[in-house]
Amino acid sequence: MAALTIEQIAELAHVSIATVSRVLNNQPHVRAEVRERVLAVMQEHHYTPHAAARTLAGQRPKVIAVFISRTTATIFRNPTFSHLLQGMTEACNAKGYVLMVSLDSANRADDPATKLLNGRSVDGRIVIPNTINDPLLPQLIADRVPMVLVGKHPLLHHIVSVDIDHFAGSYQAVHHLLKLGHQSVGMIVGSLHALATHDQIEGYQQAYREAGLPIHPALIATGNETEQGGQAAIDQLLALQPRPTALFVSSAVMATGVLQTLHTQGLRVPDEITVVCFDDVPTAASLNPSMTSLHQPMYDLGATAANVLIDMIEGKTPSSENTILPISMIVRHENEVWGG
Amino acid sequence: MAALTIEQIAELAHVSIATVSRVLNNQPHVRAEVRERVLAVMQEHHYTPHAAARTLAGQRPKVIAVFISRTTATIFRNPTFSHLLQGMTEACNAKGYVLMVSLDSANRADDPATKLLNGRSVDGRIVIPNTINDPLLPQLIADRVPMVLVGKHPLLHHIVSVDIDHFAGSYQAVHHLLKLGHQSVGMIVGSLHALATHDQIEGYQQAYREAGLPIHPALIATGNETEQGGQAAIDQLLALQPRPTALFVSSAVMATGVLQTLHTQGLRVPDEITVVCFDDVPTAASLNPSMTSLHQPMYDLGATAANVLIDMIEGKTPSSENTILPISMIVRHENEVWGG
DNA sequence: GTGAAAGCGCTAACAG
DNA sequence: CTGTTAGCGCTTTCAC
Repeated sequence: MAALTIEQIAELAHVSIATVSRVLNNQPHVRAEVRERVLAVMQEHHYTPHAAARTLAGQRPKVIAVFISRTTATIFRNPTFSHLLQGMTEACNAKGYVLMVSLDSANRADDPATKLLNGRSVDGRIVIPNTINDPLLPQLIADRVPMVLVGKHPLLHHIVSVDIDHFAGSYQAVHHLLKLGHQSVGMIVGSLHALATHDQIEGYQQAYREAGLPIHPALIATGNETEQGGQAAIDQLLALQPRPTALFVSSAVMATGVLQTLHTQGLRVPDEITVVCFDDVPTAASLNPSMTSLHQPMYDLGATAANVLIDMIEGKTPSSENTILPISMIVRHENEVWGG
Repeated sequence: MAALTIEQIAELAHVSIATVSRVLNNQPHVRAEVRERVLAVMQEHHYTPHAAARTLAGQRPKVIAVFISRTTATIFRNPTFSHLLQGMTEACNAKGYVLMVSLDSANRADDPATKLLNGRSVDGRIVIPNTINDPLLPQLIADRVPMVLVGKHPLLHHIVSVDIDHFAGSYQAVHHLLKLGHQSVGMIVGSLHALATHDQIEGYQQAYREAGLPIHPALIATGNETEQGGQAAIDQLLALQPRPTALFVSSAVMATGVLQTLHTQGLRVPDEITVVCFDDVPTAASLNPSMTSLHQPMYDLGATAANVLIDMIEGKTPSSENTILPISMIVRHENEVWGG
């Protein structure tokens, strides 16, 4: 239990604590020989510096917190978060930071987790808001802790953010479907309060406008970003007369539900209905290996968020206030549309 | 940026820092009137004590770290972890602790995350080992930080642990199937190196022994605890002559794969093959609402792990070294076995 | 009931 | 190159 202090290490190595500190922090001005000796003593005794003491003495905690405004259930049902967090974790570790995932049940400012993450114990924050009016947001902004948003917020332009290009992704997908000859392309998106939804709808409309086709609002179905939400949305679209011949589903989780429903109802993809969705939809690969899909670089998004934040923390000016990562479309099935 | 210190609060409230400290820690010996005044000042200025300073001054960080020896991908594909972490999170928060999820990519002792979690920045650890010879284990045990294991380790009896009753769960399920008249019950379990596998196989064998039936080793298939692992295992069992008429799948993720394969191959559950698996298998509910299932109390398991650990941290002797939570079986389909 | 003062373990000037 | 020393913000005796 009796964890050693820097003083005891200093004694054992016959140097002053200042020298130990220098070795600890890889600072110059220590004779190689002495450095070796100190290092040896530290290793022998499994010395680990006291994190709180370092922080108090003015060093950074080297901890980055990520706030995900969703319930644990949501997070764990959504493979998207897996890649996102993986990217963040690895980017942080590469730069000597540690990622602390705040799984606080409620994510309110007065929760112990959120509070603790306040007490200067964290260098910066990555925030993944759920909706544009996420109550956590103003609270987090109020503290002057460096922070980056994952997702472009329509009102918070001054906050550094990273996002993927939802507009372009949506545009590409719908443009692709229209070019195949589809006249009536259905779209399934998340809630109107979600950050990305607006851009995604814009992309859809832009593609339609360019094609000179009229836009039918009923073809755009919104829902909760869950499998059930996707199923509710596809039910809506399938009830339409005539029903859309193609579909763009802008959320991976929703797409899972959609594909399940299509499968249950015996609607063959892409023979009877063409679908473009994301490459990380678990069932998509097994069901339709040849489906055209959109690649969302979630790993990169996470890594970028972390790197941008670390740059801010370390005083390097970030390259830009709002980083947008491209979504690429992998065209796999060039089926022309069948009979009108 | 200029976060206030206890000294400034003291000045503003016209008291000494000792008094502020007393108020901060809900200690007695402060006049109600004074307490009010201090509290008011703290609120007005959104004062948050400096976590590192408190820790350094001898107070507990109130942080619990959870080490999950799996890749992020695994964790996020497994709904089991969702409930487990939720239980931990809420139990921790209820007692004023914060759960820090270590998503370190490698989970090796020299990773920054693991290192940081060493520096007395954590009060205790919850460890979810992957295999019995998990390399992280000895390292974690070497530091004398309070820790509890999730899962019963065959060799580490002296380490406090919590687990669910894999033996009884397995026994119940197989016993149930045998009582229905099945002679040949297949079993699908995780890797032989996984903590629970041994007990699960024991339960299976016990049920068989009690029924006076011979045990065919080929009926027990192991695999990776993934959907693919489940599918590989069921392929193995289905290739048997004669093939088993009933199945117990002792892992929720594997069961997802198994049910998919059965569905693909057109084998009706339970008409053509009876299956007992867990109630948190996502596809199970939709596919077969009437299926007999096993309830693993993962939320409780997580909460128990956290509570036991907190008791240790706070010096209360834990009720027992090894807590075992019961698994309950929900019998929904009493189908007798059809023709032999 | 309240305050003064001594650390907690470390970093960062400042001397030498 | 190396050591001395003054804090960092808070808790905790110990006096009053």
